[in-house]
Amino acid sequence: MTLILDNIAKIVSLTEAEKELFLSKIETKQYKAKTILHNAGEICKHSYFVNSGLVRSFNINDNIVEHVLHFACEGWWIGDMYSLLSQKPGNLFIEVMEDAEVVLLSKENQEQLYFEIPKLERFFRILTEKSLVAHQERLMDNLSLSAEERFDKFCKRYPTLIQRVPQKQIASYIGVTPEFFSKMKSRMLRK
Amino acid sequence: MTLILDNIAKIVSLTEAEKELFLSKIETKQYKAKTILHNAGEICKHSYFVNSGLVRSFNINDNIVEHVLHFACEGWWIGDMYSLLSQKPGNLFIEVMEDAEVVLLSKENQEQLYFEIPKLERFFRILTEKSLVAHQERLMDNLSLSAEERFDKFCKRYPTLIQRVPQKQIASYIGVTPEFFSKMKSRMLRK
DNA sequence: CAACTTTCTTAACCTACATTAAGTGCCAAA
DNA sequence: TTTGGCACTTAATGTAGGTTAAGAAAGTTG
Repeated sequence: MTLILDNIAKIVSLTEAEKELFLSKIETKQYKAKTILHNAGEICKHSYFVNSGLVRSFNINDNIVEHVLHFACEGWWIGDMYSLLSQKPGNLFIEVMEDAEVVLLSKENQEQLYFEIPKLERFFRILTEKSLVAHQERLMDNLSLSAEERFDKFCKRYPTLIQRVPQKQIASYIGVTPEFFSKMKSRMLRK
Repeated sequence: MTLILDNIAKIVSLTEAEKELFLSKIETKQYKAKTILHNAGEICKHSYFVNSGLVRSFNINDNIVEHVLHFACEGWWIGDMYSLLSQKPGNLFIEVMEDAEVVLLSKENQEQLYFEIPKLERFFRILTEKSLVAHQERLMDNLSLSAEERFDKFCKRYPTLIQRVPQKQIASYIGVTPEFFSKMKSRMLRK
């Protein structure tokens, strides 16, 4: 349970009292693999922090094709930012991939915490900034790199995920079909 | 000069004293078209807010191809978030496309303001959240939509830019070559 | 205004990746 | 033990979009 406090401590330092208050606002739950934490079309009420296990967010376009936006394993946050912030129905699904322990922080509690502990507003500002930078880089990579180069980057950035995530999901994350990914992988191995 | 205060007022409300303090921390400059505000390889010192004119950020990959990350016209913020936050050399260029009046906010002043006016930390948190949501959507669009659909979305989202931005830059923004864009456009007109 | 540069277009040809389809191997439920 | 589902592979064929090259428009500068 200290994982989330450690995560915060990397960016801002809370007093014991503040830690207590923060802990009183969150909720920890266990989920089996394949549980859907949030459905497209619904309004997202929580931010999720992964204590253990593996979670992903993805959308499904008209052609019934899934596209993975994000993987989150131990120590990562995940959610449907659009829906959470706008309180409108989003188009992301959030699904547990491996049995997981997840911390839930409701939108109301999160906003209360901004008032009660301004340092947490700083924490989430910085978290969001880092996420934005990562998304900008991924966007530029999608515009300028080949599938092979995007896969290389993925391997370097998320070495632990490669063993854990089914390769069709990695294919989806980097933006190719599972068939092409398979072919590409064997082509890369041959070198 | 009230444009930037209006921009802030849409999200948080400042007292007159706070407005004064904020204004004392920024600097307004005029730039001619084609001026480079920030070079790839350098450390970014400022956030930029566009009062008038038009500014873009882009990178250049190994093959000497430009990719536009962002356009900013009146009332928009622009910068190299990666370089600004990490204080390391980035790989974005920021260039004035039409003669512009730009507000500069240095990183130091921005961070001072977070302490002096916590509401501004809230303002930038929310600004960053909105930007993140927009980037997530653009990323998913790049993964799942055709060039034609991406162009449609661009037209709906930035109707005023279409007249102002050379079409090769729009092509770059949506991720196709100028030649293909030209072909696609005439194909779309024929319908 | 001419001379130059940059943007846009057109067209022939090329390739990275998608689609469709069939087949393999694995493992979990019945 | 079978059966069915799911992840992965292979291969033939299709296509969105890239590349190259050349000329036409349009904008910029002296």
